[in-house]
Amino acid sequence: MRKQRHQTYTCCPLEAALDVMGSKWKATILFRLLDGTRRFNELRRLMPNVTQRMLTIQLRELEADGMIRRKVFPEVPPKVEYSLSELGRTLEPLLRELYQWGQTHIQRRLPGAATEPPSGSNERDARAPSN
Amino acid sequence: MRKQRHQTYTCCPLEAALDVMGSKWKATILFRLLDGTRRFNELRRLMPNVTQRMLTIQLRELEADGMIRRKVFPEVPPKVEYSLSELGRTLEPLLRELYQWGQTHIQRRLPGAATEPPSGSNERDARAPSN
DNA sequence: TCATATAGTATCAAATTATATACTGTGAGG
DNA sequence: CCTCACAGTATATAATTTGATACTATATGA
Repeated sequence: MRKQRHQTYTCCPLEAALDVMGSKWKATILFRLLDGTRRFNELRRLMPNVTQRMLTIQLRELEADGMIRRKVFPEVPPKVEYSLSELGRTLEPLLRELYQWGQTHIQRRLPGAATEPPSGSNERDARAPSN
Repeated sequence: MRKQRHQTYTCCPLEAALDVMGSKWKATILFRLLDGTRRFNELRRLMPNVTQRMLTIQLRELEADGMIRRKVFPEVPPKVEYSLSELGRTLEPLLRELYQWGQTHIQRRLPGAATEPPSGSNERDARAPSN
């Protein structure tokens, strides 16, 4: 089942990291799980743009990589809870910084997205931190 | 030419960030440029696994996103220098943390992998590569 | 009986990303 | 003349990722 995602990053840990959370939905999933345990359809409702199939796949990969835990309750109707693993937790600061960077530096609010610019609404050269 | 990469991340800045540096080669390119200006073929030699075409494409996208600067010298043979832009610079801490995270948490050193571990190389147990 | 909710699979199609290979034009070196 | 290096293009193909749609089983509720 596993594609050989983990073959490519012979060169650098950077890719190892991105390999684990850099795909289209994984970062978002992990981000959502920062808030706590979620059931499958809860996640689905939180991320309306991801298809069921994609969500399943991404969750399985995250699980296989030890980033999240999947707990199945032998009930009917089925109940499955997803939560961050210890390892997944270690990504928290990184995820938040990534989020922050996106907010600070790529302030392009699309029609529906209402994220008010912090202060000096200068789209391009918002160089606040660490420079 | 531009695909609509920037359409998807209506939902969150996280994806905006990853959109700009989360692809297979971009992070590595940016990482390489942290050291300073590089010429095209220099980058190519630094990243033997990326094809010329891919390198070109990724560099152009990074340029279009304002992450790097491309300086063409009207000489022959041609000379083109790539360097981080101001915006690209702002990713530096993030890139280093990402790198660090990969090192700390995904310590699977494959046979050929030698990317000068900076200093405190944390010799944890590497989970056996299960592929 | 029928629909609903759960957490998925199964298929197929489309889009995206990556690779291989050959080619460009110029100047230098042999 | 032939070849190399430079910084790419062009073309075709392969691999991977994503999406759309339909389907599964079971309990509950109307």
